[in-house]
Amino acid sequence: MISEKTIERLSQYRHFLREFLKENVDHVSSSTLAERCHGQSAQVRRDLMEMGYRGKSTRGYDVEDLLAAIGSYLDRPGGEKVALCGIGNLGRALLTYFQGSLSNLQVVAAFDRDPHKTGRVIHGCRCFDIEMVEKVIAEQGIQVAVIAVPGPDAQRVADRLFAAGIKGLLNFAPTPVRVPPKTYVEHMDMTMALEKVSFFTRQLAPARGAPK
Amino acid sequence: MISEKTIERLSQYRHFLREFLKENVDHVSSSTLAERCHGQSAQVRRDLMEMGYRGKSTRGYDVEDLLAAIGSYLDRPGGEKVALCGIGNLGRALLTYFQGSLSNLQVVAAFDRDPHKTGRVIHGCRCFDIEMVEKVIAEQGIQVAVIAVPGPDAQRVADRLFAAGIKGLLNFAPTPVRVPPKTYVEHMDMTMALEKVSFFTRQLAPARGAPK
DNA sequence: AGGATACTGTGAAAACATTCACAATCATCA
DNA sequence: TGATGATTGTGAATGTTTTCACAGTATCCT
Ligand SMILES: NC(=O)c1ccc[n+]([C@@H]2O[C@H](COP(=O)([O-])OP(=O)(O)OC[C@H]3O[C@@H](n4cnc5c(N)ncnc54)[C@H](O)[C@@H]3O)[C@@H](O)[C@H]2O)c1
Ligand SMILES: NC(=O)c1ccc[n+]([C@@H]2O[C@H](COP(=O)([O-])OP(=O)(O)OC[C@H]3O[C@@H](n4cnc5c(N)ncnc54)[C@H](O)[C@@H]3O)[C@@H](O)[C@H]2O)c1
Repeated sequence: MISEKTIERLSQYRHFLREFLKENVDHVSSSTLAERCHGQSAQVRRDLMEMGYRGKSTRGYDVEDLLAAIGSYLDRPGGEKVALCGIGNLGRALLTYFQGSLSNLQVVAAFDRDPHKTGRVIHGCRCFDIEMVEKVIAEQGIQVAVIAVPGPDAQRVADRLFAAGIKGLLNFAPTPVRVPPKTYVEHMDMTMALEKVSFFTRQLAPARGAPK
Repeated sequence: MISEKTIERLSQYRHFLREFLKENVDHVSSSTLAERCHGQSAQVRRDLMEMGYRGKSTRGYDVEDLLAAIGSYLDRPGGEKVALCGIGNLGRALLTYFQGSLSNLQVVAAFDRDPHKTGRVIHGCRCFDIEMVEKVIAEQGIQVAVIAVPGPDAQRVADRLFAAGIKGLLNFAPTPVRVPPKTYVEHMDMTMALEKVSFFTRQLAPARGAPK
């Protein structure tokens, strides 16, 4: 099984390959790509090897071809339909963000329990009452969801989502959620992220006047 | 040097310890804590060992005492002042979020280049024009910043922040930024996160009718 | 008091991830 | 055409993180 780290880097390589494409660069070497990503060239080569890609040697990788290869490896053919639960401050920001970026991911349905927030169409995404969640997910065959409801509601909403057939979840609530086996969950904890930054900042740059 | 993973988990342990405290649980064993975190008890013990904590044996860890120990290890004494750049959809959501959660982190200044967004005070945080960034950061001695400006502006804003004396950065822009040595940056890439969920969802739960 | 119990702390093993280092490859050019 | 040089693909080495497994220790119970 391929490692999470490799998948993250492939997504990152794609980002930079798109930039290279815009700059009309048609070939990149592993070292050029590594430089942009702040990594090692051997890492780049090994990652591509992991996904079974073989570049034409001596000229580096063909940007367009490699982009296509990463795409066909990472992306669900036909696009990944995503459900969003919680249309509050964060939920609305996420909607704007994901609908704006042209990508393989498309938020096709959003859910909230507040009737003021449902019934509309935001950025091409229909907003439903949370009570519709099972029906809409089944009808559309949605497999991936995002949770942006308050912490205390997160587990309950997650349970409903998995019961409805969701297989993968991106959770923004501060509470980690328990999920059934054979499903995948990613927890984006911004407090943790900022605490980490705060901690390592102190490690690297101790207070003014501190020793060594 | 302590590992990032360990710091992340310590932050997570803290979350659950607070819950235990609310439930009037006064002692937890490494295995109870591990269970909540979906991890191994040996991992918990080793993490606490890493930060130099010794529990009283046989009854597990004293919840209050351990919370205090994690706090004094992770948190900057007196609180960490944070600057936020970009008061758009995401920036405002983040402001609400961080100011709402009682924690050691406090967003004390926000910056934007749009004059409609500056001059106000949002959730106790003053909003300045980006041109004031050097002055405010120096005056307040801010060391940690969050970037929530559009991708194409991220590098420029980051450069200014580091020039102004910032040592740690949490970057929400989709473009990774280059930073000076002896500083720390964490890149929260939500597209990458969702792509990862999409990918592993397919690995674990292949399309209906797919083989095996 | 002494033995049973439940837990920690940690060395050592295992698993995993990264980096090194070099033979193999192929465009290019004299 | 054949030597040159840049670049890949990958086995092996190294480094890091997690897990195992158990000796040691404090508490509880009889
Ligand atoms: N705002 C941020 O920047 C931010 C950052 C990190 C994490 N978070 C987390 O993301 C979540 C949402 O944050 P927010 O700022 O958007 O909060 P919010 O209160 O603005 O929005 C929450 C939304 O969820 C809806 N909701 C509540 N219970 C529901 C349920 N059972 N089913 C469906 N919808 C329900 C509410 O009606 C509301 O619209 C919270 O868990 C928060 O901790 C937010
Ligand atoms: N909205 C989301 O949920 C989301 C999710 C992930 C990542 N992001 C990223 O976060 C960033 C912000 O997203 P957003 O949705 O809030 O965008 P937005 O356009 O709503 O807000 C951007 C803000 O930055 C300000 N700004 C622009 N250039 C600036 C500069 N040089 N100095 C100071 N301020 C400047 C703008 O005036 C605006 O207020 C983007 O990079 C986006 O890709 C957003």
